[in-house]
Amino acid sequence: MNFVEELTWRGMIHDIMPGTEDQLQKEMTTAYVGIDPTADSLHIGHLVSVMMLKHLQISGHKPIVLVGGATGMIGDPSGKSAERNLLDEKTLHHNESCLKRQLAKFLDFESDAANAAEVVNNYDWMKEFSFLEFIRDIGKHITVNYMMAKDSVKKRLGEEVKMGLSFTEFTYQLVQGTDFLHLYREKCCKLQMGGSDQWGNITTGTELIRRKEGGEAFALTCPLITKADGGKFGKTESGNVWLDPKLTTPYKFYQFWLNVSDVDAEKYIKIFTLLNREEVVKLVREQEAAPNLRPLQKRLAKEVTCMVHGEDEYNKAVEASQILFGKATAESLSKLDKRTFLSVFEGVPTFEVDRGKFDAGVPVVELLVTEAGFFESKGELRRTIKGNGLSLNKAKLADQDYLVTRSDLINESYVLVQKGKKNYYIIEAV
RNA sequence: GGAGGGGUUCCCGAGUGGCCAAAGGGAUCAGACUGUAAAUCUGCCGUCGUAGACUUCGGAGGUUCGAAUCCUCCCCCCUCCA
Repeated sequence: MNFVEELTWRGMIHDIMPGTEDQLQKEMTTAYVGIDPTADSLHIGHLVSVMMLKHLQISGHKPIVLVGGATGMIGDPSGKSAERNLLDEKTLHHNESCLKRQLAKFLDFESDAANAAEVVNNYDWMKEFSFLEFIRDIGKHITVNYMMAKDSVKKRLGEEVKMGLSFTEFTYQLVQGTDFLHLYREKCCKLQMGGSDQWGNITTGTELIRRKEGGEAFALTCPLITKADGGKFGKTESGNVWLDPKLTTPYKFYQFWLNVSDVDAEKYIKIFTLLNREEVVKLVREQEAAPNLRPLQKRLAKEVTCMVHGEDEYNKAVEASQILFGKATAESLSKLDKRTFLSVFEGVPTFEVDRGKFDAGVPVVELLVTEAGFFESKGELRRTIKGNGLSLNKAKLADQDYLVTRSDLINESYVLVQKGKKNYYIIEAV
């Protein structure tokens, strides 16, 4: 199965420029995707591009990850992100190397193979570019008419949008196109990939390559990942789902995938795992036969967690999940020895309280809000209790004035606090 | 620089002197149902709190018994013209 066929059955192609497949058949082709180095970790939104590159590399082609040190400080006209600030070079390099370390889990950067992956940073060539050079060498070749025809630009010029388009944003497609041109020249890179929102920017690049170099370059985009209910993909109540275990614990990471809806699970498993078609079909059948067992979600969570965090972390996450969502009671919790308890709750927000306080008893409100700050406000906690949403040590708490005492401490040390079903916190007596 | 239109609680968006902590929708959070799913229904949705109080409607002043609503100045955004 070739690259395009592979992406096609996985539902990862939104748009593809005519001739792209022929090019890929013809020779080993270098392709790139861009990633903004706005943080020192990838989040799962980035994973789609990364998986595209992975399939590319598997098919024998050469992937390049372009870190957008230059473009990342502009922001394209989609308007989703405000124009950003220039990162200083130190931060930029820090982010770049962190990203590369994560990318190495997916792509082969090390081998001597001709198609070893590479990371480049457009800041390296853009920083030297003078404005005059830019308008003379690049700007000349693309008409404003052409640029204005792009959806992203048109949208911002429409009457109903209450946000003007700055020159900087307008120029974004040229800057990105310049990257493509640069890579075309330097690395013989003939294909740019990205999310479907990047189509217009990518084609500006191919156009530029055609006009300036008389060369032929190609574009391939994948659909934006959505959720069946219309929500944003990759967000939880606590924000982005990151690959960095310090930002999103492996447990939470695993839980994220496990909690994906049925409709999305089939879609995601094709995109975010390397399972082949037969395996996916088989899992889908199992899901239909016994949806309550959620074979799709379980496998999806397993594959992705293992790929990102390794098997050990995956196993720990599963174990923790079984304890937390199984038939655990206060009694069974107290049977866990301290080490197991801690490893299960690794990554759960923990707050230390002087154990002497429990002798007299601490009002829950004070303990969880004033002291630990697990809730935004006392009102919020009261509402949660009123709505039957708070549990201590797996038992629902109905009394707003409850005093937490020593007898509530598991293993003489911990109180397990739950907001709803899925949010855990720990109070530790020290 | 000129003319016009705007800035409201996380987002969209009503409100144009008291009935406004501010309609409606969305999001989030929680509850029920389930399968740690979806859909649906319910509750909550500024802070502190028993009532009730306090702080909010771009900013600063002012008018008034009383202002998100009126006046003055300032800041910011959008559209058109120059």
